[in-house]
Amino acid sequence: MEAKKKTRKAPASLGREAWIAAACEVLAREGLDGVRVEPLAAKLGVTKGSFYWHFRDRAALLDALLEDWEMRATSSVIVLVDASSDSPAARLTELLRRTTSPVPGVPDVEHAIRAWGTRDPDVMRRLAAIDRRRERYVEDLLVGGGVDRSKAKHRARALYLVVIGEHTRVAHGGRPTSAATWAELLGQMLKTGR
Amino acid sequence: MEAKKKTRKAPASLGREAWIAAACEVLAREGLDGVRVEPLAAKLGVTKGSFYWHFRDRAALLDALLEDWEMRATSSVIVLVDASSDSPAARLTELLRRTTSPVPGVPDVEHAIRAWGTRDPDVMRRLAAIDRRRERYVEDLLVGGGVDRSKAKHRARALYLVVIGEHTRVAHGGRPTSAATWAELLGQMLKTGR
DNA sequence: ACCTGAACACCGTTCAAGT
DNA sequence: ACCTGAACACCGTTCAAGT
Repeated sequence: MEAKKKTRKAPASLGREAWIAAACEVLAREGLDGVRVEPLAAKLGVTKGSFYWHFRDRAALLDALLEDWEMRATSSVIVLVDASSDSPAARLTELLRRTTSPVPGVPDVEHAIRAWGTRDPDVMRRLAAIDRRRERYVEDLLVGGGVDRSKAKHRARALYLVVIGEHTRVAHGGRPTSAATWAELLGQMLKTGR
Repeated sequence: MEAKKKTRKAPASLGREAWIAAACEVLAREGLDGVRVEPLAAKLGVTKGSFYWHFRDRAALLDALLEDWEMRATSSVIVLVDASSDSPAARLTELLRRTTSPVPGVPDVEHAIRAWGTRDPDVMRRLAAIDRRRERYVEDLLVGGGVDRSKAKHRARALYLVVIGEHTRVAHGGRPTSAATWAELLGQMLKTGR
């Protein structure tokens, strides 16, 4: 029983993650206003009282939601894409795939969070920082692919806007853009000087 | 009794105005979150049910609050200042007096509304439009006073910022700036080319 | 460590009924 | 025209008590 010490942490935090996961789903489906403690508890089959063991209050849950999304949709993606290949072109392809094709079982909160930012200046600021970070990453990949810096800046912006647009479209019920379109676009973006 | 027809409208809308006035006070003292239907009703000595005769819902009250403030603190002021004198310099003095010395019985919601704008992009947009309108008015007065347009733009901006700063200071408990300081400032601002 | 149950506080909204 | 009273719905938060 002394040996268990090392693996103790997981079960303790499982509850917290379950709340976050459930909140994510609701956030994606109903937006920020749907994320309330009582309905969430009902959804999870527990009492709302239990919520307060994991979080100080509702605001703490919303904060965790944002944190979780930043990690999953930005930090992790960058690490995974970097590890996926050594070729910048291949990395860009992988990045586009990871950020535009929905991951089964993981709700896409991107659009809901942008809407949230519209109503909450703090969230807006945080979003802006994340946007800069992502755009910069794309820019560096383009430069790695042979595009010169000044061109890369514009293309990174364009590429990033396209991805945001795709999320918005899909959130509004549009059909996902085909892989062929993405490939074609990437080809354009990686064209070097001559 | 037929003669009364003309004066009928006032009593009918008195109720509505009372709600707005009460809401204004609370807004100035406690900020947006203090403006709730139930406490407001208690304050007015009526049931909260009666609120819904005058307003569709809480949002409608907040809207009316903004509208009321825009009228009182911008539209009316411009009309009154224009009527106060023919001299641009005198008008500027009057404008500064009207916008910085608190009117007894009328709570200063300016600062609270700016804080509200921080949390609500719609309010923010509306505020920005009002700011432009006010600044433009000051600019035109300066030009009327002999300052050339390009200088006037900068000075109007500066003057307006000073007024906003004054409201913020006073809202935070600072002592009002003296009339002498305002006079001195205005003198500077009205200095012409040579 | 994690959850239940019950209670409390606090509001927004509706509506039939009064005057 | 304006307001009362009562009810309903819906939540956030706390906390002693359980396991």
